[in-house]
Amino acid sequence: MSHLLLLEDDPSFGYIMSEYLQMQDFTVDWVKSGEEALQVLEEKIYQLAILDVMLPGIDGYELAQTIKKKFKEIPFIFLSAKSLKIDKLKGFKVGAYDYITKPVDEELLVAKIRALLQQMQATQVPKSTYQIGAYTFVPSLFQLKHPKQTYKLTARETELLTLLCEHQGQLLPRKKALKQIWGNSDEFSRKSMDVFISHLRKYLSQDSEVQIENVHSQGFILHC
Amino acid sequence: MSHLLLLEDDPSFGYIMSEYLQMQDFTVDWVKSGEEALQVLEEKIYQLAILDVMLPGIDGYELAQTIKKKFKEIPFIFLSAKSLKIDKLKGFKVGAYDYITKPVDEELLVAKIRALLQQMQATQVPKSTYQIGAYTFVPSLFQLKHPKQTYKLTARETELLTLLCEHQGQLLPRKKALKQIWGNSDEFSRKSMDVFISHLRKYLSQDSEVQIENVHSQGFILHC
DNA sequence: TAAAAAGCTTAAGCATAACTTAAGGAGCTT
DNA sequence: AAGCTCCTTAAGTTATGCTTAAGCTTTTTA
Repeated sequence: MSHLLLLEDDPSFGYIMSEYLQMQDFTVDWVKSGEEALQVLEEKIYQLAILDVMLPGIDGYELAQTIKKKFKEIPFIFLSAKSLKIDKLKGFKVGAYDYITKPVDEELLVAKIRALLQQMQATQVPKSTYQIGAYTFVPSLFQLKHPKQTYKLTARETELLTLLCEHQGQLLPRKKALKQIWGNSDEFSRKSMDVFISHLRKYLSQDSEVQIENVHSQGFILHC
Repeated sequence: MSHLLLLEDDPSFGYIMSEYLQMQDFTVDWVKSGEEALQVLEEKIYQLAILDVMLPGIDGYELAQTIKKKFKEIPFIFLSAKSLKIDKLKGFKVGAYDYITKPVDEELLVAKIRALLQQMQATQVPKSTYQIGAYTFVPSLFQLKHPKQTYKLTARETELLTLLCEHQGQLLPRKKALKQIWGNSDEFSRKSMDVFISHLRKYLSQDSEVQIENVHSQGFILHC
């Protein structure tokens, strides 16, 4: 779940936006002044800030500059009734992710937000690991760890075990694996796959709970 | 200096864009087809891709999806003559940073690009020194210090070790290193890289905890 | 129940990748 | 122009991993 900060002093517009965003499965903290915004920024972690530009007191631009200094990892989007190019340029100059003019197309805004969050997540390293009984499998490191021993896997072994893990407890159809890893499903690839299944079974033999079951002429199931 | 990839099949528009962006101090590689784009993406590192949507062969959308999979750290902006909301939504759905309709306001586009690059730089924090086991590595001074001895590194050694440090405990893909340091990934560069890995291993041999592990046909992992 | 198909495992063959040392060669300094 | 540093290229050796083969076991089917 993603946390958004919404700065908007207009009560009715702020309410609508806040409700709409929450409906779209975001957690929204709605504040009505720059001062309030500064306070909650200190207290919580946000993935994105949506800032109205024109406000009494600390306005959107000023807040943006503070964010740039103190919370520089938080991206922000400006919302404004000012649609002049010069205003937009100013917005981007302080580092805005986007400058959106009112009236706001909520659907487009949400799509933009999702794209942004997606991109942020993509840039940070996804360190996925799988638990396979007593084993820990780290595909990105080509490692299969067991309390007693750590195995270094090859590229093919890693690809195949990853597929099996993704289907853990379910059938991994032979054809699917062959297509994905070998690119085709001829007889040779098939034989080759058998060899790698054999390798994996050997590695995984230290935990008797873990098994790669064959379903005749269908595929394999990883049990654990 | 930031490297941009521009995909645009219209010769005159592509030329104008490319020239304008270069005038704004960006390095621009202009390609005219999705196929070409894929090729250069393999060879070089880009901070941003600007994609025309409508193209014969691999179009902008398709390319975007490939980028999402294979080069997920590269953000991209769509340029398109299609201004329908449904098209924009589609663009954001595949993860676009922005969807800009032609005719393009170059000034706004550049402002947007600068904001994006600024934000990207802000999110990643470049360290000035790294601890590698008993060693201290200071890239800016080309120094690798060990209690017993201080090594003076060459430019290439420093670049490579920096990259390894940035991926400490994670795989540094060979291709990534080659693209970043050598600018291409031909056979000669690979051989050259091997030589430097060898040098680094020699320097780092005083602490047996520190190791540069090779993952066959994938890359290297710095352990410590 | 016997033949056929599919699966399992070990090992050999082969091509590619990696490692190290050393020899060129370009560019800079003195 | 000589000397130096550093990067590239070469060459020889070792290591790795994918495929293929071969022999055997299990499962399915006629």
